Amino acid sequence: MEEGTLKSPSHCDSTDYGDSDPFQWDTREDCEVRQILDRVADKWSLLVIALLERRTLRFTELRNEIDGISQRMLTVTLRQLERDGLVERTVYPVVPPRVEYALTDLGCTLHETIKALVTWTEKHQDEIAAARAAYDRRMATV
Amino acid sequence: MEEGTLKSPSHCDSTDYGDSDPFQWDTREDCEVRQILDRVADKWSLLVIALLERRTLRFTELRNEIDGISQRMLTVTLRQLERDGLVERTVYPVVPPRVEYALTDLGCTLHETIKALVTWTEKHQDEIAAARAAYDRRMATV
DNA sequence: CGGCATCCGTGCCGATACTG
DNA sequence: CAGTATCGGCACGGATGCCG
Repeated sequence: MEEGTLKSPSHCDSTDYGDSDPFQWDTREDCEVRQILDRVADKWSLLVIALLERRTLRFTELRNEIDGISQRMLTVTLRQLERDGLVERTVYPVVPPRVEYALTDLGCTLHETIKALVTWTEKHQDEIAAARAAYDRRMATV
Repeated sequence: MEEGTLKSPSHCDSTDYGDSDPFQWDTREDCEVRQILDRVADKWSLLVIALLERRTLRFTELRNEIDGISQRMLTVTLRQLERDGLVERTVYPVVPPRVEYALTDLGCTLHETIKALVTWTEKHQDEIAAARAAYDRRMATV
């Protein structure tokens, strides 16, 4: 799953990056990458994509799975993801209505990346908790 | 406060998510992973971490690099990242003041993941743009 | 230069009611 | 069941002013 990610051997403090820097990117607000990142990095989007990877889900199933999301936000999030071509919406013309959501192929590729993010979070949550505790202690002693 | 967060009785704290279900995680709001994800997925945090990977930067350098960020939000973002142990803040007692920000080791590991996210976005931005155009066209015809 | 405090507008988001 | 429509609170974030 983890495609041999480009390791950072020592370039954390390296200042010698050329124009070929794989991470030299446009930071302007109107940059399309930033627009998409804002969408992708959305908290609800992350959760929806994560859940849909496991299997196709109906609207209420998603709402029940995601604690704290309102019907409105789930609808909005799903519409955005559908518009971006990450999620496919299928309506079955039955009574009562049945609507299923599934990841598209594009959504599946994104899920690989998101999974890495979640995995990182799970792996390092203890370090972050410790860092927060240490920080709060430092601030308190002042 | 800093006491170990209430662990979920079920599967949340299980680090063995790799085999049977690679993406079965706790979606409850009080789940620590979700809290951290919200922070990590923040749009400004992403940009700051991305820029700091290249080299250490001063406050104003960051502000100039990140188009559209206000001084307030840069300060808030940097404080959060510092508190989470992802960014290190160094103050040089000179006049005028000089403050430098750098990624910690933990921050470097996160950057690997973020880079994957940005790379994905760059790689698929055309597909997303096409999907959006198609979606908008469908909606317009109705 | 690199903050922090304060004020205040905007828009996000939840709650509610209604439809097919 | 799966939405849309509408309203309103409040938190997020911008602008400004002051300080070490």
